[in-house]
Amino acid sequence: MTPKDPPNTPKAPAQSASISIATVAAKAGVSIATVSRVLNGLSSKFSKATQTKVLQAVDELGYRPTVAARTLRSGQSRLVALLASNMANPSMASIAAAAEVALRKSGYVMVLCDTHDQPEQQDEYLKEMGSHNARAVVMLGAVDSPELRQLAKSPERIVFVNRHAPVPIEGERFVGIDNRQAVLDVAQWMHQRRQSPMALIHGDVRSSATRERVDGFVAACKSLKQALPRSHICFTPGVSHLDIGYLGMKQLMTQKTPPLSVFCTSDLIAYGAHRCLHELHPGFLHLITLVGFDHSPLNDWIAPWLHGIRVPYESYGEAIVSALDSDKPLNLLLPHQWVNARTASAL
Amino acid sequence: MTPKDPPNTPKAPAQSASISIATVAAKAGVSIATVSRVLNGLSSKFSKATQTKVLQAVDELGYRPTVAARTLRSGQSRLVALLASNMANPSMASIAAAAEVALRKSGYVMVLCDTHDQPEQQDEYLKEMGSHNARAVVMLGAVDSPELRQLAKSPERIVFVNRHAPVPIEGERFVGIDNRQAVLDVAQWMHQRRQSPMALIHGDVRSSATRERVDGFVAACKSLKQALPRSHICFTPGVSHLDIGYLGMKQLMTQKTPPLSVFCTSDLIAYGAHRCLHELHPGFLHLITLVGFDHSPLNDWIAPWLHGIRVPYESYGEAIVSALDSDKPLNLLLPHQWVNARTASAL
DNA sequence: AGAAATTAGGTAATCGTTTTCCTACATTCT
DNA sequence: AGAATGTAGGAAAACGATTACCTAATTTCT
Repeated sequence: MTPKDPPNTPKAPAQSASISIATVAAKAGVSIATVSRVLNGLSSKFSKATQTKVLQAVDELGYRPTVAARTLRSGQSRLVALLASNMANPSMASIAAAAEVALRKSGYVMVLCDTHDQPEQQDEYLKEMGSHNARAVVMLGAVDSPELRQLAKSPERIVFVNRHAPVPIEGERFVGIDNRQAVLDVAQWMHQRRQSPMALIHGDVRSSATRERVDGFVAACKSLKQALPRSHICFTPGVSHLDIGYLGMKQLMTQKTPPLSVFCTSDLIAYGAHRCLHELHPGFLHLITLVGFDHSPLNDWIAPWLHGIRVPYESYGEAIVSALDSDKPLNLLLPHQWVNARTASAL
Repeated sequence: MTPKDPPNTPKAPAQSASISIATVAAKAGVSIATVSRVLNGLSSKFSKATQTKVLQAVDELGYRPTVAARTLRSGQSRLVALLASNMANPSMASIAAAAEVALRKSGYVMVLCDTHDQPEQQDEYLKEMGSHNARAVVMLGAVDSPELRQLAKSPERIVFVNRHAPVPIEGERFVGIDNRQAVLDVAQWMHQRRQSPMALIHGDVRSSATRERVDGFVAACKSLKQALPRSHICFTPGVSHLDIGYLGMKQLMTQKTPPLSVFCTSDLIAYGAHRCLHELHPGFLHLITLVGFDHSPLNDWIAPWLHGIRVPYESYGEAIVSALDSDKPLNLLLPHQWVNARTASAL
């Protein structure tokens, strides 16, 4: 059969020459169709004996189906794209890492795309994923764009994470947390500690998550009869979260009554705020309570002075996969948690 | 031609029904082959006029080639897999982010894979990428494994980043920094500041990068006639870098002569060391100089007390792409930089 | 026992490209 | 002028799977 087979190739799955389903079929003594059926579990289409033969041939040859052929024929690939609006944000990286593990476990392959929050880039990626027949896209901070609206007609192929769809989509699959409840927890905690006056530094409210946090926090303060004057609500457009925090805090410290506790809608903002105090008002460092939002595991190590809401990023992976596999609309809110700072003072 | 075309579809690239190269060919009044040739720039195979016709048809129809078909036929895809040993490490996340941007710019699509430093997972991913006809894999912390050895026969399809191939590969493409020189810089800086005794906390030396840093630092100390006793070199196997730092520093503080400056082979280790001092020996916080390695942009904000070597992660992306496109072996060493802590004391 | 239904598996069409042959015409060389 | 070369483009064969359709042989139903 194989005249020039090198002698010392006892059982190594060589794969040298392209080994296709036809090779397997020949080796197992069945037709190509049968091999395909066995591999795809189309039972009641083959006998137990055939199955064994085929599986053994597959095993011995180390055969793996060519993805391109399968995709071409079936019109469906196992690719899932994660479109993140900003990979420099550690919380996005956490989600990406968690998603990768969970997706892989379910047999998907994750493509990572950084849209930099720009509609054009997002569209470019959405088109690219279309021509890849991607199973779905996971939008980690979606912005409005033509392709997204187009794709929204198949809501089962999109999962929105943290930030809701920029334009209402019926049948939306969503994974996130209960921002309203979380900021209520924050406000209540601050209220109990009687650390007035309070302040708020927030990010761009074009993100639904930020909007929920801001609105929720303002509403919570009102219902607690806790003063939160307009001058104590800061946002600087057009810069990174770190800068937003820094500039926000700087601005707050110019007020006649500087706040004693500051809620930042993200950890990065809190880092920035802390840095500002550190550089410009070191005396206030242990007087002002900073509350963040995210609480990445790293916080315990490098920002132990930070209180805040812990978002369970590690469980986002599984959640995303269930949203993906769900055949009906889904609004998956994962449990958040209040976390106290590990050190008493803002050292 | 199109009898039931909805009236209000003036120029929208509908894409509704599957629009293939045949559609374009028909619209342009040429054969399928010609369209393909125009799209792939096989010039001297078509006239300028034909090109215009085809391109216009492509544009009007919003046509994009089906990736699966192209891959199947040509046996080459534009997929590039980034196999990272640990995505929880912020420096890996930085590289991944930079790689994604650069790869995309060159028309590649990046698949992200977290191997968790385990050979089995790495092999699983390598096999998977094989069946995807991936253009290449970028190994961000490779471990030895059968599939890797197999793939090493095509060195042009692997790029090793930071950590060299676990087994020598002729024709290796490598992207990293000059660890030897970097740690020499560190040792000299420490030496000049006369902050003896010195100490070293390092990670697992199975990583070539860590090995180079450890060996280089020890050698540099020796050549500077700077004492670095065995008891001042710490490593705790089997835990995260953060824990390595914490435990290492804890151990160092039990010595009769605790060090005054400590070199940590990664920022995470330095974070851990700092945390240990913070919790157990706060009085020493401003006495002991900590030197890290990586210097992520976040350091300026949340670890301004940390000196160290700045690795130019943002330029890794371009470097990886050139390594990928290089037709000969490559050892690309990017310029590192010494960075002083932004705050005088280890506050 | 004969009809109907189920099981097992083969044949061949199909997915949308790329690419190898061809052919036909126009140019340049001898 | 005839041969050689180059240019432009069409027809059709791959690439490697999935799956609709078909045929036999078995089992189950009436």
